[in-house]
Amino acid sequence: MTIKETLSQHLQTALKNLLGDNLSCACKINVEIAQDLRYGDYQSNAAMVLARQLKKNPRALAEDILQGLGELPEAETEIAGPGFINFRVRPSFFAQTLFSMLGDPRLGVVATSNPKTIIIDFSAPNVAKPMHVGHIRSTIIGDTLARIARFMGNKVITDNHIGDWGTQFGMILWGWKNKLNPELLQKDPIATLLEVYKNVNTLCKEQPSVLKECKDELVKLQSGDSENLEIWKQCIQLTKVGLEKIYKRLDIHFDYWLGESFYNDALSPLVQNLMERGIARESDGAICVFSDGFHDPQQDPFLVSKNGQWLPVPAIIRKADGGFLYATTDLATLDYRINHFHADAIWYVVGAAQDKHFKQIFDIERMRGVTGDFRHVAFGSILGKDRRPFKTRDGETVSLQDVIDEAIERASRVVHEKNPTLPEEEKKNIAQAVGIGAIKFAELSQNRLSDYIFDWDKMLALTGDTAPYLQNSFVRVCSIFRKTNTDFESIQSEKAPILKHESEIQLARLLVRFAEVVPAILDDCRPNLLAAYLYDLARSFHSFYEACPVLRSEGFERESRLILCALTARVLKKGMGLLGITLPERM
RNA sequence: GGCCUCGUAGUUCAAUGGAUAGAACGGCCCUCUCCUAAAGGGCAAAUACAGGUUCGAUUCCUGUCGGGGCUACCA
Repeated sequence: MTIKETLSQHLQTALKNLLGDNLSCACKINVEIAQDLRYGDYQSNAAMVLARQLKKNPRALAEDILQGLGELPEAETEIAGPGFINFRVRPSFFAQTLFSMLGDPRLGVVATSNPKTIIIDFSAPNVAKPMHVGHIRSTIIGDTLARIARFMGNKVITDNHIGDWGTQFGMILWGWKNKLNPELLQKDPIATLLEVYKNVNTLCKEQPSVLKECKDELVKLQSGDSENLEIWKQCIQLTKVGLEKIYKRLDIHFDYWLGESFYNDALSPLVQNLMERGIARESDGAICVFSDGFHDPQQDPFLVSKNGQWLPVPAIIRKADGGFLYATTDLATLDYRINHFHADAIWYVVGAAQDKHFKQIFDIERMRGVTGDFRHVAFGSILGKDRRPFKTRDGETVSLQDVIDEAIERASRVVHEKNPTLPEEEKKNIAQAVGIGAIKFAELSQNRLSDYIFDWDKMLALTGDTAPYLQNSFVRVCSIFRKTNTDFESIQSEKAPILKHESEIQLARLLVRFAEVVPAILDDCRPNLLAAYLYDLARSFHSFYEACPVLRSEGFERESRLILCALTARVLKKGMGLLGITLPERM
């Protein structure tokens, strides 16, 4: 049980004794982490909430509750402000909690009592196009959520739903046959395919005849022409190899790569089925799903208001020309995930601009009677300095590859400057961990819904609220253990540490909080809670490190401090691992 | 036009309806004979505007202004 739960239980008991059956309103009452140490470690607004409902004076009610609580072994209590009940946890109880963390490989984090099968759909780049900065958010957030959900005891399946089917293949096929340089293709397949695509795209705008030929190539592909299918497969293969290189550098793994094309055969029957069930119908030649007024118009993703009138804006699942769309594939994909993987939950890590699309998809599933924990884990856009969607000066986007290279390059320069004597191989590894860590942490420390301004210096910063700051705190702990000839994993103790110095208590306060922070992340899919927590922890550790010598202290004080160090190292390692960030032992 | 979303120090970002709104960068002061100074300790600096609900509002509601997105055959 976490400290929060312990205190909460005390409070519930006291309230029950005080109010008896009159406690129906108590469901909203809880104990929260106090936002300011002046008010103790935890606080409850129980008295203020109840006072309103019982029409009593909040402070007087708080007095009664305090009476009922009596003297707690875990914390001192007091009433403050308009009627807050504040809990100041006793150092001895922090120490006791640390002691139990020391013997727990999960560091106090209790796995969920209700494990689910969760499919996480993220990254999803297109074939024949390199990943650009825009893919950073989905890729990194999705990976972190997968790691956290797994740690919480769920069965997690990661699926890279790549864009391997679509109208762009008409141009790629034509280009492959007419404009391809095989040598360049060998060297850098994805970049070459992109170049081909762009050339053909421009050509099509100038010469309508080329556009026509591209469309013909697409039709041939869709009708199963063996030559075009072969080229298409090669494109996918080449793209996958290129993508895998980047994922490997980022330490990101997918259980499946079920792209759009995987669902081709399911699309036609799906549309058929939706029509038979009366969920979809024909409109202007296209097959569409309308909500038919099931909803409040304000909330209805199938309606849009024009000049004060609500007009239907359906989800189109088959075009007038017979082609299928994004929505069709997504419905088929959702079916497959439910039927084949028996998913309880499907989380889509996709930009906020597609909010309406997912509302429609989820609503259609509801109309079909399919239920589950379906979430659109949306994130904001990456903007340029002008607050417009991000592009470089010449209108290109920045490739993810370039961002990674630049990050490692910058980190490498700092490693050489700070620690020139390390072996070359180790310097290389450190630069890799620091550079990629910086990118990931910059992404994960922000609220995913906020737009952010792309800035090389900010994304790749190596000081301040960044991955290297956290990595450095780990390096400092490791350095201590190197000198004791032990390691932080094996430290155990016969008894609880003793905490005296304020910075020891502060460090303990944060260490025990790990068990409270991790389970809360998945409520709203907000990894930035973990990033913020880890930064606070690292900060406390640095303060502690400056204020409390470990190796030069003696007796049980030394042992207590070593316990604090060991737990800091373990929490950092586990926590940063959940964010997908590597911690070097020296830097 | 309508709908969604955002607006917080000079800048970039935080803040489950809680108390004196946190950080980082930049600026100005300190601290390495001491476990890695990629560090620590200080100072100055912000909730777009106007109402409302509430014991209490950056957070919820309404309106105004401003940015971004979406608004039937792209994904």
